[in-house]
Amino acid sequence: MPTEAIKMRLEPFKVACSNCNLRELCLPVGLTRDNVDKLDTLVANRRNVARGDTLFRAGDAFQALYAVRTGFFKTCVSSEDGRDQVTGFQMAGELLGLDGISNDSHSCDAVALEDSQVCVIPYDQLEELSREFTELQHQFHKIMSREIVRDHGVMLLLGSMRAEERLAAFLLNLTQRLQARGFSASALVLRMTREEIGSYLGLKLETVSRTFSKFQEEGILEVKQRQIRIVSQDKLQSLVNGANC
Amino acid sequence: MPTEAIKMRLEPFKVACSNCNLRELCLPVGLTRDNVDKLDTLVANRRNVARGDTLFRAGDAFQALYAVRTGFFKTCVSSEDGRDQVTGFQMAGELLGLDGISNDSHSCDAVALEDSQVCVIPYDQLEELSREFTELQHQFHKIMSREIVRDHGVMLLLGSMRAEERLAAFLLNLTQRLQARGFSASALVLRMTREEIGSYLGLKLETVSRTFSKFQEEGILEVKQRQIRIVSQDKLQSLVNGANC
DNA sequence: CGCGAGCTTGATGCCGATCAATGCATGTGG
DNA sequence: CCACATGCATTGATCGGCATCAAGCTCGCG
Repeated sequence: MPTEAIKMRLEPFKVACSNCNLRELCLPVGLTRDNVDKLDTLVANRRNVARGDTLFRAGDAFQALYAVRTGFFKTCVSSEDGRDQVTGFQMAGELLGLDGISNDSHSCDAVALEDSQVCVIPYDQLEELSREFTELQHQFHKIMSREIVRDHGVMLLLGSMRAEERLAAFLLNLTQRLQARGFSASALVLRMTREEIGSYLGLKLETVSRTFSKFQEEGILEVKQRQIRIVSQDKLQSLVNGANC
Repeated sequence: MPTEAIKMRLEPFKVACSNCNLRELCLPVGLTRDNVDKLDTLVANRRNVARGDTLFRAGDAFQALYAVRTGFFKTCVSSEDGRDQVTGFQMAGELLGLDGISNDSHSCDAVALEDSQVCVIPYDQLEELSREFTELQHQFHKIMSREIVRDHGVMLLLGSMRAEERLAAFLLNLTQRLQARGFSASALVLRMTREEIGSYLGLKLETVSRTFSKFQEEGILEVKQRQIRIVSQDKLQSLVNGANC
């Protein structure tokens, strides 16, 4: 498309959904090209977050949503008495900050697990734009709803699965999302510690470690610190399905 | 206001948010009177659901959201191998069906725990109307976001609390919501079985029962089957805060 | 009145938590 | 370049909370 080629040459580094390679995974999913162009008016700047830094914290005023462009995040909530719980891990193309809408303030922390970059999506502008065109509105609602469905899945996991099943489900979910981003379905590098995995899965870090070791002994995985290779996807899947019970 | 009085007399039984006593808790929260009138064009019919019946099931096509008008519901998801998990309990003024937006099909079952009535909110009309006026759009987004925040709270509970803390948190949450609806903060009748509570809290029904008994022995509650009286709200609260650890 | 669903209570066992020691990789300063 | 510190992971030993199995109990209802 010549006009686009020209545009690319003239504005080669413009921050824009229309020339982002994540547009098939991110907010613009399902939007027509014209509509993605409209989105560009909204998503005008990015923010870098170094490993270990927070994108936002519980209590911060809510102003924008963030789309992960590169890198990896965790979100965690904490109770008054200091316990905290990882509520999710977010990778490229996933949205952060939806919790903030309810109260005009965030209710969890978002921490970068590696040097990361996010697109800033000012929330009032998103509302405005999604009043103007249906597609965006609908897509946004789907993303929120998907988050609710995901959370219900985690509740099922936390409420009724045993350690092995939890870890298996976790790994399958991770690889599935990585695969959608063009990575291998069978080899991955964990971005989080055993403790963070444990917090997410409602287990202690020792249990996570032991379960990794067990999977290795059983020939399901190869584990070298954070390098994981899935040897038998089938066995992993059958653990989740409870086929062996 | 005379015009309204006339309206009431002419259409005394009209299904309408504007004359619903739940409008301070439900979708119309924060809307001006005029805007509530607009909502009335949308929420035009109700549906009765007998105790034990489902409002919708996982897999059903998604078409509408439902606002509980009277009664009590549970929602539950289930995994392939038959395990199921109660993901929430909904009472008057709360919205059901948000999970359906993500896929155009529901991902959980909604079951009435007593004879209930819901207002049917056709989803496409809700989207349309919320494009027309900001207030409704914003309110709807807040409701979805609130659901996400609630789910994160449940994840914290399931991931890191012990049985007593879970039950205490559950009771406090229930009474708080009942109180907002004008009921006593200290006496309640459970609408669900021990098994359903257990499923929600990630515990077995025996554990729920034992924990109720323990709370009774300790003078925190009076328990007579499903009749609960909270004797010491403070002790209950301190269990959740971990003040006794 | 008797049946059955739901609840309580007891006895036992197991899974995962806890406590503790060691190993391994990375980084830093002498 | 080595010595040492630090953060993370592994592995073992022990313990405890909750699940499980099993037996009665309660209450509403046909």
